[in-house]
Amino acid sequence: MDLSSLNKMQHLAVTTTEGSVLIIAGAGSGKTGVLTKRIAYLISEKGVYPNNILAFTFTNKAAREMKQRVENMVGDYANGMWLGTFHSICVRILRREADKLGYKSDFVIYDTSDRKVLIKECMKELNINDKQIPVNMVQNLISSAKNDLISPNEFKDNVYGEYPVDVIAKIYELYQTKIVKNNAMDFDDLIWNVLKLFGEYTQVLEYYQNKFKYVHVDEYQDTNKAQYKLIRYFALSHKNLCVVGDEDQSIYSWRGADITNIYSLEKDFPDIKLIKLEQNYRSTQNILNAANAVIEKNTERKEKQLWTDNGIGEKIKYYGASNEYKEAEFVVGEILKKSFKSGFKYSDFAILYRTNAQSRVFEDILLKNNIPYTIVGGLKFYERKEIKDFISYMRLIQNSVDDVSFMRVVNSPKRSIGAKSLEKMSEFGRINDLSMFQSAAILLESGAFSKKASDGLNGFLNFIMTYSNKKAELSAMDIYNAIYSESGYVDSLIVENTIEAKSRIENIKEFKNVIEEFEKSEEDKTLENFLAMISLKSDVDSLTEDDSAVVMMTIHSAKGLEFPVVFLVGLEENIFPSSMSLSEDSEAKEERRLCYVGITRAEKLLYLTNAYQRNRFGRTEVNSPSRFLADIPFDYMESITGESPVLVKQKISFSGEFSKYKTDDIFSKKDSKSSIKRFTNSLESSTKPQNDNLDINTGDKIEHTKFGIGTIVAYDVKKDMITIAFETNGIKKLKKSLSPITKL
DNA sequence: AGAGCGAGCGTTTTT
DNA sequence: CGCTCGCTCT
Repeated sequence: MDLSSLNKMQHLAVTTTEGSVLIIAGAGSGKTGVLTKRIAYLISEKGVYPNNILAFTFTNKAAREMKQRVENMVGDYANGMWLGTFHSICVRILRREADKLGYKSDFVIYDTSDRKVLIKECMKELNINDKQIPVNMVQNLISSAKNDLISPNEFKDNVYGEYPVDVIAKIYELYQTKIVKNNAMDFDDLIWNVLKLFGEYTQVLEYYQNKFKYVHVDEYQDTNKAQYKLIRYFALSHKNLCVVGDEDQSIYSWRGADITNIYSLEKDFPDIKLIKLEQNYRSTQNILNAANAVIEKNTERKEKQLWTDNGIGEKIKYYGASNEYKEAEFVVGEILKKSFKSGFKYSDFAILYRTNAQSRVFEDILLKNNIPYTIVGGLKFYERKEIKDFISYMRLIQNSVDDVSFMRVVNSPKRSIGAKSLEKMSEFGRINDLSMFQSAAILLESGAFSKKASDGLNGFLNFIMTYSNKKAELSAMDIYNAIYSESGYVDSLIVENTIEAKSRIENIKEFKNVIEEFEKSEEDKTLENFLAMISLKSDVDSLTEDDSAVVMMTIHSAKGLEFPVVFLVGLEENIFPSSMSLSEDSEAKEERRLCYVGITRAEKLLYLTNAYQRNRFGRTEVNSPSRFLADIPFDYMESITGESPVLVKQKISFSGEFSKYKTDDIFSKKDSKSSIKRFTNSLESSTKPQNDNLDINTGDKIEHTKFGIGTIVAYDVKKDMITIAFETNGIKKLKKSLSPITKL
């Protein structure tokens, strides 16, 4: 095998096959190539059987590409290796072993919205008001508990903020009972259940330990505790483990990713060899300088300097727009110019932003200019109502005890089955420990429903039952066709005959193409496999390389990708870094890493933009240029307008009693109870801001020209801005002030 | 049972 | 602003 294209460190990483290896790979250092060549090397030079090789990737797309590249090097023979995301590998194992865990092998996978529905149901059953305890919070707590391997029982002993732990533990417990009863697993369960399997069945564990003699993990910095334990199980007996990661690119801590996994590794695998890849092959020196300048501000990181011999390259282009439309017009203008003059294809351009909502304006302007584009993520195709409904029909046919799906489609299209009837079914099911489907069938026999409801329900149950019985002989496409023509769903849309209904039908037809694609590319054409595939599909998975279209996505989604020209947009305080992140971590460490990831996606040209004003939540917001802009020395940049990023620097300096001061230049986020609460909580847990010139205390009176006199309940001072939560006549308001507060 | 309307809330990021 | 939820009326 020809390894001459590799540098010294890369060569070492490829050929150190025995024992454990930690590869610290900077952005653009060719780690994917190294990982691929390493696997190919194992097969062709070391004679390792492909089915003894396991590799975890971050996305299915990465897995697919890696597999392809290995096959190109060593032939189709490589097909036997197991290469996929943690989730898809776990599903593969769980299908075989489901019965050992009290599941049937045709279990379905719940996504975040299904999980939410089920949690709501649990809370309703436990008589817990979702006004007091928000469902989203419960959801996050349960998910992080699962990622930290904390069971419902253990949950009570853990402190999770100031929330009523015992109540949440109860919800968690009921949720877990229900999800098992529904023969369903959520994303976290997929990992958890494999751990359980390995913990309880030594022979199963030994089988897999024995099978996978070489284990690889890509994007290691973004693994969580549960995933680490899984890696450990797989690799601890033979210790042939190769992990690749970069602490500077750790951007998923909010999903449970745990950077200390790197240190656990050194404990569990004491002989681990460290290999650093610091030469960058992707970007110009200017781009790397900017990236280094941004990431350097993070303390507590291991020193690492990316370098390249790609040459200095063009300076980074900076543009400060007056608002988000001007920002988008500038970006699109540059795309037009560059694609005409410099020979870039549309697909060479990527627009990267912090939040999905930012894509709208760009979409607008691109559309106006007839430039083709693709958006990754955002309003996902599979999350559209009609598609979710179709999927629910499919799931119910696959697994009739799935109550969440049952509830979703039993009266859609309208079958005159209302709240009363549903209540009867779920009550009956609860008492007799039956699924909604079973309950419905029994109650129907005994004539528990009105004539209209009975007729509707009868047709529905028969339809599901007919195809449920035949599912083994039918493909995913057969089932789709059945739902299309026999469930009455599409018929009712045709009757509706509105523009909206028509577009729904269009989407349903589009969904057929998805199934067609699936049947073309997959060997296993069953409904079961189709459902698993779409649940575990990530947004970037559907991104194709040769599409001649500008690509738009969040920076999170762009991880692992690269583009000749990158526009990093919306570089404003409160947007990027996000205001949400600032309340948890005032230094915005993870946001900084995210910025680093964004910058290092660029190969040749990098544009940085901000808007001084933008509309959000239907209101005009004014935000200073992002601190990240200020961190990049201007030597590496050039400004399109000639102006450098203007920090809105208006120092708040006053002393004395606060009640003597007033301000009228206060603009606000909309007053939301939860945002005030979150804000107040975060301030209570952090240290009070220090500012010599400032003498603010909670309890102080403040006068505002619009809102009158109020009492400060919380405040925070950033370098150019003061945020105050204050109460007027019992109403709490959250306000921000840019201009100095003046004497009364 | 289901349509229709107003209130209130939210947005980080996703397998 | 736009979506979801819950209430009310038919």
